[in-house]
Amino acid sequence: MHEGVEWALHSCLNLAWAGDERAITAARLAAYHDLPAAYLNKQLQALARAGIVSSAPGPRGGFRLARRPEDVTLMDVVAAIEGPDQAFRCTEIRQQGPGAGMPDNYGDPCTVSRAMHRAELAWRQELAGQTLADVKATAERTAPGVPARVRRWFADSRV
Amino acid sequence: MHEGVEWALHSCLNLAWAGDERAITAARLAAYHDLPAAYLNKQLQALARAGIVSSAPGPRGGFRLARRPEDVTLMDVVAAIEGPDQAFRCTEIRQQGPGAGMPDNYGDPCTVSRAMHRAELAWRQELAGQTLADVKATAERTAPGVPARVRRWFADSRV
DNA sequence: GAATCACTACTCGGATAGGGTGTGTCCGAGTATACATGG
DNA sequence: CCATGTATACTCGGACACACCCTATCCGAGTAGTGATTC
Repeated sequence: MHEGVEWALHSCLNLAWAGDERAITAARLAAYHDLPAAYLNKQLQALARAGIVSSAPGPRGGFRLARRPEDVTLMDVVAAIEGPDQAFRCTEIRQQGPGAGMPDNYGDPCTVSRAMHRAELAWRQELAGQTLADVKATAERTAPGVPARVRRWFADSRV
Repeated sequence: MHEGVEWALHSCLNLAWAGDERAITAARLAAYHDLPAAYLNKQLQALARAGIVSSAPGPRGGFRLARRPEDVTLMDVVAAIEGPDQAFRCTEIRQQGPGAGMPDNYGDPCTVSRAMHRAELAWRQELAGQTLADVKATAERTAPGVPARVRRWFADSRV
């Protein structure tokens, strides 16, 4: 899985805690966790294309959450960064070589593929069942001081 | 996900259908689906290290299933090829930069990491719940002619 | 004739190159602000 | 003093290199079988 997924999730949380009043620039989001700013910007662009965050150029520009945290699932974020295609892609090797056999059963999907996709579906459902708000609430429970600190740090214009 | 997972699963099925009397060489397993033989050999080595297949060198050598299909889960095969580490790896960016904060809560795992791992656990459980025998049985139901054809083809010494 | 030995052919196993995708970086298009200027 | 136009600084967005890992390949270590040789 891409490194950017972790960055995107943490950045979304930080955006949620920072609030919608001001837009946060990619550079500041990156600085908060010592990440390469230009590359994090790339991930945020992907989130913007997916409609998870909204972007604004120019001074006072930056990123904001485009929807409420309750309406953003982890699946949305992962799909935005990783891309829409499945992790296991069936290349239909059963149709290649001497083992190809008769193509009567090719209408039915490959059994191996089906089994793998079933597992991947379970993964996707679990991700779709958790929203950004859920993760945010859990984080606030285990580390109560974090939200205020994040909000304060992003409110300061310096560093 | 690696291409080799698909190859490994199909090859395991073919080994199961071919039977244990003779060992099947990597070259023949590859030829059956028009795959690069040397590279499939690499995947079979991984399966051998994981104890899923047994290997024998020299003439009359090759690979056999080391356990009964009922005792090989899809998770075993995937873990053998993909490696043991999780797909989502938490790099603990919360401990980097100004956002590091106080390390009191670092004993608890990162909330983001926990959420992602929960989804991955669902994936792993689904894979662990399906054995090679299950997939084999389903395949035999949808394509009844396949087992006999596979067995016959691998019994013939000539291509 | 039977056993022993050397030889050959064949297979896995790990060490060795090439390509594609993820990772990281840079510069240009566009905008809100601040300032100077004129009415 | 107020409105207007201009210049400026700042941000995102996409185009451009680098590196690592997956893909693919090759050759050597080891073994089963075969045939010749010897007792």
